[in-house]
Amino acid sequence: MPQALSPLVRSFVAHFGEMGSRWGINRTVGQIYALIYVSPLSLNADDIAERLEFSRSNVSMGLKELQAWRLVRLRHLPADRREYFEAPGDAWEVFRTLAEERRRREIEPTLSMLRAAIMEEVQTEADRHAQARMKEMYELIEMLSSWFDDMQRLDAETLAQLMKMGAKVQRLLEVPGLRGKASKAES
Amino acid sequence: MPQALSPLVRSFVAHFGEMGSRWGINRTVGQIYALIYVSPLSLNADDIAERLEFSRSNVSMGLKELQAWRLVRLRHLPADRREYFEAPGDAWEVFRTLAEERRRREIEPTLSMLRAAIMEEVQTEADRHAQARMKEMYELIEMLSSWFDDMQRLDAETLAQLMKMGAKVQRLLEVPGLRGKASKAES
DNA sequence: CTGAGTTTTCACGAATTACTGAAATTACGG
DNA sequence: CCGTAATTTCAGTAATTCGTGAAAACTCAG
Repeated sequence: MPQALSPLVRSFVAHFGEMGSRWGINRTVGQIYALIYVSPLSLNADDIAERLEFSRSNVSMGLKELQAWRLVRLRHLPADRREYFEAPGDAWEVFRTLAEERRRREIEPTLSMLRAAIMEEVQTEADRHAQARMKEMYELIEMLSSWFDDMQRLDAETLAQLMKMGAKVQRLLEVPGLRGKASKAES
Repeated sequence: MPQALSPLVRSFVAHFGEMGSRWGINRTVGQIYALIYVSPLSLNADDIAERLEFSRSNVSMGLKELQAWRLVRLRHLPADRREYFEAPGDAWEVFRTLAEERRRREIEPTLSMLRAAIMEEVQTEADRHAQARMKEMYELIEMLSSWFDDMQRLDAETLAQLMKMGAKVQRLLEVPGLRGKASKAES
């Protein structure tokens, strides 16, 4: 049975294909992920190839990449030799995984490069200016990155609570004595 | 004078070219931005073409795109008909601009699509499951997005303060009575 | 207005990236 | 082990994206 996609799933898959390509992710890989994400049951590579009308080998490549991103998990069903795939976790976890991977692949290398550039001894005024700009960038990325690290350790519940407060957290900073209390609580 | 790039700037520019392509931004556009970002003086299109060894038309296209992203600002120097470009703002502002633009271009359309998908009346069990997953995703994106909106209104100073507290903000939630106080402060 | 200086557009070829089918490899039940 | 089912690799082609030069369009001083 040639398992056609419902219009609902079709449009979701198409959209994520487009978005994927804007994010440096290949369009077909985005579509494969989208399909797995909304599927109630885990899928094997042939299911995916059939429903998305991709070649079997394209699906194989895509799944490999999704596994490298840890966005997709491999399962084995009893009495079936084929490999089944599913998208683990809730939306939060997906977001975290994505952020973590991007950090590892893009942010960290950028920080190294900037660190090296800032350390360098330079002669010209232009280079000194460039270094100052790089330092600014380095410090921002470093700050965001370690903040994100911190946040990642909170559970979804707490995080949601903080987010829903939004800018109102700011008010807490104004309460006298509280910053000290928070600091004292450092682990 | 054929204004060669210093090794420092050259490696910065090269790195941002690579990063750009992972972010759906064309490599040359990334390089043009990087060059402008670290330059002490604003540059005209010929300066850029010369230093990066791109064709004049390629630079023109790149600058147009950077302007569309609001990452680069056009200036006019007295007694010079050419257009000069500079990267406005500090690293924070750059980050904000980038985030804002991406939200407008990618997040908003995704939210619309998800909203429409969730509203749809569906018949099958599979579609109902897909809708539930989409709803989860919608709610997360919505929450992150409006939280980010909130954060964007804070000044860099306050934001930096919050970030440096990191996970310790959490402790504030535990202080009895404070959440109420924060809520009361709602504008 | 005119025309030199400047920027933009656009069609084309170049380069890169994506996708496929066939062949090779791996995994596993018997 | 053997044989078959399943997966992966890979070389070639298709599709897309990129970058260029030539020409068009714009701009402004004189």
